[in-house]
Amino acid sequence: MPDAPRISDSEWEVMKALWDHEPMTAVEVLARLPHDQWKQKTVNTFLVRLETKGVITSKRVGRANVYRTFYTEKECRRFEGSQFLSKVFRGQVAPMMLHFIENEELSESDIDRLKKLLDDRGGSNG
Amino acid sequence: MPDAPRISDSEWEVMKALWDHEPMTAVEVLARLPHDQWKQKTVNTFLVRLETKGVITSKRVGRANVYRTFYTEKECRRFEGSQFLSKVFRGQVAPMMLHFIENEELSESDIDRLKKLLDDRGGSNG
DNA sequence: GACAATTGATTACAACCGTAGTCAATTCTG
DNA sequence: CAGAATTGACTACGGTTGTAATCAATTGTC
Repeated sequence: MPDAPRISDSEWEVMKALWDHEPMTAVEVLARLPHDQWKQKTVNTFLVRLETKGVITSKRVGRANVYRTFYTEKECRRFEGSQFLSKVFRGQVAPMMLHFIENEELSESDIDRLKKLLDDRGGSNG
Repeated sequence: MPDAPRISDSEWEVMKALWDHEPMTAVEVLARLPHDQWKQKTVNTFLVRLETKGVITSKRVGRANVYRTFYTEKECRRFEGSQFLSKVFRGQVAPMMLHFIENEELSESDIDRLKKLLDDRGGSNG
């Protein structure tokens, strides 16, 4: 997996819409975004920029461009995640995990799932 | 804790230096940053911007400005963390935790510590 | 006291970001 | 076919970010 380029906040919204339902035209992408917060032209601009960045590709079909992602959501999460980790938590995974455990809502079943995962990952306090 | 304003990548580096050793002058801040990557004037610019944003404060002492953070690292992490969570993982904590467990290095003792934390947090698979 | 060194204040400037508007070509519609 | 609707291409524009340089005031140094 090559490194994905930097994707801005708003670009991420567009990407998530695309990942959920590829491929799509610009009009279809808009339809899958919160309608009151996005204008068609704005969506268009972001699609163009994302293609310029090489994060998505397009193909002309009839009169419309049909867009498709080039990187998977997983790849982008990997990139963005490690950036976040080093920027905000100085690269220290455990303190970061601790932070989220303390600050975010985790259901009982979330907790159980995570514990199972950690078991598979090793450690002695199973 | 009021919401901290947006802090950019480079601004975060300056903030981390400051949190580690408050208060400091601009010259002292530079001394605590990777020397080959930062110029004095650049550090100065960021300090001014951070103060404008209200993230740090300054006080003239002699001929130099002495800077001090206004928000704690914890507060800023909270803010940045929830932004990241909603942007990259659509607000879903468990998948995000899973991602980091799968993608980042966790030592045996990290894993043990996290499991203990999850135990305190509830769940049945202790 | 004149000149050099220090250090903040102001200014610069290109790339990226959010948010569209305008222009122009294509395609329905009647 | 003429006008309307669709839709991409190009253009716009102020704010943020990264990266400093210049200007100017203050303070040591000889």
